[in-house]
Amino acid sequence: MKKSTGGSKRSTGGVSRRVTSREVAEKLGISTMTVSRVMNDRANVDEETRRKVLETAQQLGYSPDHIAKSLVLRKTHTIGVVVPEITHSFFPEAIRGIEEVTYTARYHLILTHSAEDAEREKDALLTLESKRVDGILISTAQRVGDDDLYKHIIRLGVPIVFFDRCVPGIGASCVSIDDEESARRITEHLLDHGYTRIAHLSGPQKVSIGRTRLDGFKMALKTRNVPYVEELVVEAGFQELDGYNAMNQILNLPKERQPRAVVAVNDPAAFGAIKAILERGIRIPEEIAIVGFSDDIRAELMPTPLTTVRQPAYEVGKRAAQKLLAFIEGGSPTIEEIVVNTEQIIRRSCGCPQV
Amino acid sequence: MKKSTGGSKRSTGGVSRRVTSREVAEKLGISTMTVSRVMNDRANVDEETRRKVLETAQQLGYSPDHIAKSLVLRKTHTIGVVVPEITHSFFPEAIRGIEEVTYTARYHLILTHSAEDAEREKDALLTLESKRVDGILISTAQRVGDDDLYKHIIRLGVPIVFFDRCVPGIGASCVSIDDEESARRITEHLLDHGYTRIAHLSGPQKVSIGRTRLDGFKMALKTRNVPYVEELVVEAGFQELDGYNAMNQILNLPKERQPRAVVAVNDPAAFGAIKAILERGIRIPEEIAIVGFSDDIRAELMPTPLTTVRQPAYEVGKRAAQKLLAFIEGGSPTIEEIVVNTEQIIRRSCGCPQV
DNA sequence: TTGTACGCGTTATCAA
DNA sequence: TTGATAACGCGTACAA
Repeated sequence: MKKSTGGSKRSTGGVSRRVTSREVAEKLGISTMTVSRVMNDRANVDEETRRKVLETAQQLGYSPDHIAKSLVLRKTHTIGVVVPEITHSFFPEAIRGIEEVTYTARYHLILTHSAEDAEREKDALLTLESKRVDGILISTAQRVGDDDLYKHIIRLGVPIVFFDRCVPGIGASCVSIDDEESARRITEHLLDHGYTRIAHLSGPQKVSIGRTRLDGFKMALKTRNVPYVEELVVEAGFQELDGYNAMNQILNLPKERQPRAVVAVNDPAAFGAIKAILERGIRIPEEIAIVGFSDDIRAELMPTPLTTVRQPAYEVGKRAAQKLLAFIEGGSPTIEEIVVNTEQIIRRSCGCPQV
Repeated sequence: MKKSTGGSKRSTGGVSRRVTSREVAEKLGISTMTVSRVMNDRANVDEETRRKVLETAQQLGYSPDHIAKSLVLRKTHTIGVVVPEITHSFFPEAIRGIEEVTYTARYHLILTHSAEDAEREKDALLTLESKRVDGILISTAQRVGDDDLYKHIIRLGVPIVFFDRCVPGIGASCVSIDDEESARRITEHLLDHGYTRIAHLSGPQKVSIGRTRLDGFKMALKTRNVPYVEELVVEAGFQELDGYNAMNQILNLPKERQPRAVVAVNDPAAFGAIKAILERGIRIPEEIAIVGFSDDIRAELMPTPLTTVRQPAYEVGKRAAQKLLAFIEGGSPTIEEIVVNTEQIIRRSCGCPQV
């Protein structure tokens, strides 16, 4: 004798309780297993029963509880996403790419953002793990914590795919753009148009793209046999203010030691640098040429449109999501470093003839 | 006699199984309840046992399974977010506002985007419900489906708070900007500076902001006793191309029936309109003045900087999240329509003296 | 302070 | 084709 299993009493103050498979089953005088089989489109169930189950499920408003399902199946159909920033146009675009892939594969996204903070990133990662996400897509924060956490999570069986900002040598796949190559090419572009004294506003050296872009810059100098000048390379950051400050530091050099061109780590930094340059009444590109990186939506609209490198953010997100799903579904454990090609956008700020 | 409860066998090919409270308990020769109590910071547990539990939990790498927890507590600590678009700068900002609030309250976000598609929105809503989210924040898609789904979900006990785009008379709270008021004020601003023949590129009338902004436009004309001219109001959309097409339609009118000023439903539409205007060699603002709505990041950088209305997206997201959490946590069931104030940004495109 | 029994809603397994 | 039973990992309610 089952006493008050919830029964037909349903007066929680206007809020109707959720319907379970048991209620559907009881109403039809069958077992929950049959209901389960119908809801999951199993083959071995009588057509007539299937019809009846579907009908009463509809009628009662039954829909399977994903939480209970996840508990028993050990699968949440959910992917955790960790981004360092959400306003910067790169990430919304990348997320859209991720979303497009996961949507068609019927996975959901738990979005977290670390605000460039290592502690917050750690927290996000830990909770995602506790929520039993099937996998994680992450673009790491600037101040990297220890790699141990990533390793730990991977060891727990949660696949991780890095995107945009990678952590090397950790046994995880990564989708990024050809940072070093792109930085090298844009620098060579300047060198090939006669500039030799070139400055670089670099990103933080703790972050992979900060390092690789600097490497590309150096590489370009080397291939063209131009000496590397210490004082012309300033470690800035990714924000406008960082570029502004770094540029001012360079502009404080004596006139004859100032650069004729500048390679900024990204467009916001370039915008800051432009501000610093214009404030001193220096003309762009006649006196100082400048190039950025990212093709920010504003780059084209600057008084002197900015030459830059377009990053296919959507593509990066898409590829990362695809790689992760391949891990989850297929179990294809090939670790790859996928590189997505960039595109040079030549505008007026570099003072080179435009194509 | 428990046979093979998992025991100490742990060789799933390099992937270590997840640790449960039972394993922690067994190792210490206590019950899982005590472990549970410790993990939830209950008072009634001996200091010494607490210490030991914490220690071995740490050592074994135990962390409570949120899925199992959710199942028994009927609470997921997760909020579903549905946005129609993710690239448009308004939403990333709003999401950041939401994130800020939910992060401190220790809630997680499941992000879905409807891509302005009613079917996809329905799908998202249904899955969020199945995932047992504690509440939903939604900005509805353009082609609204039936309100019944919203009602159904609310009846199921999942609180919904609408933001930016609302659905009236459904018994749910809503956070938006004072759309009508703002549209009225920016139109009056034009009227007060001598423009009388003013066009409006409206949003889709199916969407609330499309309607309210048109209403504000009409209201302004009324208060200033300026006649409403049918042919100067064209239903466009929210994208640049929509504005471009709508503006061209207006510019095809005979010279003497053309407007002296244009109120666009948002900045992208204004950008499109500007393109159409400039293509015909018409000068802004000397021959046609134009104002937008949203303060897109590009507005300031246009050849003729765009006068517009700044929407506090971050604030909208924040308030919406706060309202939803109030529902979830406090159970405060006061339905409110919260209105966040906008700010007029007067630039050159309206041809009015700037403050 | 600690432990036992049971239930949360579902599915896998094996038997009917 | 269908059903009974036992998990999944945890917390509530009660008893010790």
